[in-house]
Amino acid sequence: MAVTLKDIAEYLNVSKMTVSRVLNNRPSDFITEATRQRVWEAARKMGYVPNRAARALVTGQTRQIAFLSPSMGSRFFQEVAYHFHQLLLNDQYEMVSGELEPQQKDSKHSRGLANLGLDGILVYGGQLGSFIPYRGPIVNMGPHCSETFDAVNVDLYPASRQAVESLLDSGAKRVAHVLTPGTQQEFDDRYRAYTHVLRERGKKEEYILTPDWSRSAARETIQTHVKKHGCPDGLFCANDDIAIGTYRGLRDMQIGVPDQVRLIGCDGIEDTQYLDPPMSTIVQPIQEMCITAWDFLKRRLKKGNLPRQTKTLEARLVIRD
Amino acid sequence: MAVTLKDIAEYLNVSKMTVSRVLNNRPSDFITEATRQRVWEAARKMGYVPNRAARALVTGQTRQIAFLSPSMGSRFFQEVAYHFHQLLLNDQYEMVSGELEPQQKDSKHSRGLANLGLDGILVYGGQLGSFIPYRGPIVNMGPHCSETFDAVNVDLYPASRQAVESLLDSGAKRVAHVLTPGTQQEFDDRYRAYTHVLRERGKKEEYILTPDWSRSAARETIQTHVKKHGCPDGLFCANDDIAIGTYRGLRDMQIGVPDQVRLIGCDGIEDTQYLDPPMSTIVQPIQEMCITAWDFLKRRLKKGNLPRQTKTLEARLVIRD
DNA sequence: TTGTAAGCGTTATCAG
DNA sequence: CTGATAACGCTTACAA
Repeated sequence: MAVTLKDIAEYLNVSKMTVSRVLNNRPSDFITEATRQRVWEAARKMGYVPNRAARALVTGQTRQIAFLSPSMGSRFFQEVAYHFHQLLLNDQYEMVSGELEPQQKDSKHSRGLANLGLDGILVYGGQLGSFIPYRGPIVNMGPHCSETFDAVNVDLYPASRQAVESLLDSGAKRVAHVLTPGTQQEFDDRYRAYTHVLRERGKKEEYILTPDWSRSAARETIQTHVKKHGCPDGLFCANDDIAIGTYRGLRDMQIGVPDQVRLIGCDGIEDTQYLDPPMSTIVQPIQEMCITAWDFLKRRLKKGNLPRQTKTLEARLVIRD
Repeated sequence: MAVTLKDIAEYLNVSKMTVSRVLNNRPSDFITEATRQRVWEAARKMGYVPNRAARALVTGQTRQIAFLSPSMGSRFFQEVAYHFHQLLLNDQYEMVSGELEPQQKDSKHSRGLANLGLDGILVYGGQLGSFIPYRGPIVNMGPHCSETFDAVNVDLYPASRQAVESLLDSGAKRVAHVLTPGTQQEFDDRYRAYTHVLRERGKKEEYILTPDWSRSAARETIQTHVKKHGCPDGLFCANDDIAIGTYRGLRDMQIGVPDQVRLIGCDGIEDTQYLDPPMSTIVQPIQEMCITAWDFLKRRLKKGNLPRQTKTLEARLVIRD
């Protein structure tokens, strides 16, 4: 069916190797200009496309990198994925996307990974790396990264403290934390910062739990909560999707944001800038994180026995209202 | 380095084939329960992972599907990608994402495609299929699909007409169309509908052109336009990202939406529901489109010489303010 | 029920 | 500068 090196070779009465050499165009291979021309011409005319599987089999490289995150439905991870996509394409790599939750060790999603022919993995989500059945290079990103892999940490603690303090300082009497309960709550920078600040100031903690990370869930949850317990005047949300859902839920009830309730999100997704008024949030250095992570991975791809590479980036609070 | 079938075979004193048979677990292969156990056990213990390249080389299948769109930075395409991602994973396929613009025939992005070892391609963007240097099955989606490939068309014309008519009917005297100029403007349902309705009603057309599809560009463009030419009281935007950027630009100038300017977008991305007030838009049947497209592709994967499959879906106007 | 042999399309290696 | 040959790890087809 498809045209192979052999086809071209036979057509031109040369060996497969000659064709391979011309097409791969390496500086170390010397070919007569005449045959070079003939081969290129024939390849073009016959519509030759290299077979990646065959190449991968012999070289051991696929030029594919996976980007894994807890959920590709989250706007934040989509933005991260987009940045990686650009970076990878620039270096002639392809991106394969996947989801991976700690609970789903044996789910379809992570099971697929075992089969993956990948040159490396970029994974967002602290400690998530440990669940990947993969022996190649892995770079972990996010808060509280794995301690075995290369890692680009993002420290959300200082900005989270500032966020909560800012709510209190601007006069809020009742500041709640809206979050989706997870397994590693006690390690979560945002959760810890919220708890610490409230205790330090002798305030009562108030947690509003959404069933999942979706906007719609947050929208419903806040309304139920307000009906039952009245409305806090400051809300620190665990991420921007939750913040946006909460915002909408409050507006559904004719509650003014930010005049009656001040709201702060986390992650810094583009959407926060386009709300009216723009939403305050903790902006993660997405671009820097992606560039660094890809850099780490590329280095390790070149030289496997490098010492562990790590870097910690700071997120910053951006107040917009 | 990695464990192969041969390693397991030698360890157990059986042939590679026996191991392969056990691991592939096909109903047509009969294996003694004893050896089956031994093989599974050894494979698990030795950490066997099948080499996809080798398998792909012999079977001719990679179990990878590409999703291509004009821009992975657009929220709409990210939503489409997300839906496909779920569908593909469910069927044990992986998704590779790529961008493809008609102008960039020879860019890095599309060049990469020529090398792709893919079982099939899902591509959003009318006529975009024609630019893909790929011989395998392709399903095209969106308005004005290719006429050679399987296609899931989305008809935006009726809803676009309704949108423009709704703006005029609600009293707008000056309705403009905000868009990014492209090559196929005259085939664009939204553009055509806008033009037709305005001419029919004897109104003057007004086009506001953004330099690209980003929100930030729309935000700046609308402000410049309003300063120069005053403000229309109705805006039909070519997509939701542009609508959202425009919304923000108007709010920057203290212009009320929807009281001073009514705004209608297109695509139906999630964000439109979370603005205040929620934004009117033309909702595309994303999920149905994805399911249908993947269905078409799966069918063709099974049987290559099927007659051309097509379906046309309707978008619907959703007025929210 | 299990084994043997061949080959998928490339690239690496060494010889000419 | 070019060619022959042997892998790479797996599956298909056929034999035992």
